[in-house]
Amino acid sequence: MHITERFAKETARDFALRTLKHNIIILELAPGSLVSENELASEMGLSRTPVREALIELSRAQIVEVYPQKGSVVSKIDYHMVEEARFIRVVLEKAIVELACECALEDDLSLLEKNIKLQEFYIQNPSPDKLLELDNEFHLDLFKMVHKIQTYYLMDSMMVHFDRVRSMSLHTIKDIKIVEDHKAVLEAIKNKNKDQAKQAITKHLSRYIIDKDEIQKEYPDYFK
Amino acid sequence: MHITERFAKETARDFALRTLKHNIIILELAPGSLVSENELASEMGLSRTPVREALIELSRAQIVEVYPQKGSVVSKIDYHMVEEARFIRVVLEKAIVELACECALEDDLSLLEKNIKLQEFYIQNPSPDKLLELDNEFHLDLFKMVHKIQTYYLMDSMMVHFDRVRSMSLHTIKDIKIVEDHKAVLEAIKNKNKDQAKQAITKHLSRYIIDKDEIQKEYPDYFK
DNA sequence: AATTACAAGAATACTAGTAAACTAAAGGAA
DNA sequence: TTCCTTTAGTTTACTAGTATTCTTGTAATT
Repeated sequence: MHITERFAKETARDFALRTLKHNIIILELAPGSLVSENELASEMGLSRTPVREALIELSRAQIVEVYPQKGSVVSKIDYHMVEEARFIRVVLEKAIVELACECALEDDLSLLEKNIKLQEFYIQNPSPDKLLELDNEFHLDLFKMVHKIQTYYLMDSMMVHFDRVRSMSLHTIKDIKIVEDHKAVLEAIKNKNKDQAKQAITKHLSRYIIDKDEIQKEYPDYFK
Repeated sequence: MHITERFAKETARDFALRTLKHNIIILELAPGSLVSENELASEMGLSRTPVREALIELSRAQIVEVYPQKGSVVSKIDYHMVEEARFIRVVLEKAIVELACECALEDDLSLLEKNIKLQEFYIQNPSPDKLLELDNEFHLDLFKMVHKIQTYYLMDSMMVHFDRVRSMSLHTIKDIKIVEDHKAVLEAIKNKNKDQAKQAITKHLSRYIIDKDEIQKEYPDYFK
């Protein structure tokens, strides 16, 4: 398993959760993998409880399945669950940009603007990691500016389903497209044009449509 | 604290979670109450771990706040959080009934029909508890028929915010109105009329608009 | 040969004890 | 008096051990 450094003041539980999520997304803990509290705990240098608590949290989002007295497994890809995760995201983000059209302040807009400027910088000076980070931050900023942070966390808890399929995807999306999408969203919010904003965010989120059949042919064991 | 019987095969954690939620909703554990793992555990006749795990889950939805090495409190009513919970519910349920208009089968419709018939029975033979149960079941059935159960659970985790304010509410909603709302939703779905369905579900959910000021005057200590 | 019974092993659920951190009150010094 | 220090007590975070349940393999029996 891929273990990164534990942050200062990060609790053992948060560290376990972060590590598990990361390894599930990069497929180091592949769909269908058997995991046990004991094994994971010793790999991470923790005791069983914080690992157990992390597994419980992941199991609430159906990312792992815990079978009492039998063991725990990383859930196989359930394509329906991937689509449900996307459904939740599209529905909520459409409502969020709609609200943003109503109540965005100058400061909010310039925060988004600044983010996009940085994205353009990392297109010129390529850094896919930074761009991914800025993408996530852009969306979080949208939720923050309409004061719906809890909504973001709820949605985010389902995104692992999506992220790990994305990392199996055979063709990647051109970063420049993503930046253009973000610009379109910002533009619509500036114009207070709700339909335009909803359309732009929907277009953006549907870029991540996954070629299910190709991936399933490539990784048949990972699917339910 | 109000302790109900532990179900057969119910885990200690589920029992703790159910008991805590119930006591928070009926305000037996009032907003602002200090709770500790130890105290709750002995009241429920459990050890600290299952109680702790239940508290962790509630804290993810901001229903309790855990301060390491200091203590835990039942969150005071944060009106913004109540509105965010409602926001999530309205947005998601509107999307759900829209889907239902597209894909409801005969069996799905007759399930809803049957539920409404029962509601009418319990109007004639009054039972508020049964009616509340049927109301909840009606909404769950909507999510089930469009295969978005995980979405329901996500939304449901936030509903405690709403439910406990409802139990502080000074004027109750006439049960007959709720049944009429459900009929309107079903009718719209039958007609495959999305706008009508969205309007009906929005009307239904906005009945639970809470008279913030009245309640806040009645229970000032319960508010943040 | 097939099936049942049993034992060994492994895994989570739960219990319990320790560690670390924070609070608050008491007491001493300026 | 006021402020700082210290100490006792309480709380959650984490560690560790026990209980229970399920699986699996083996041996005995039919």
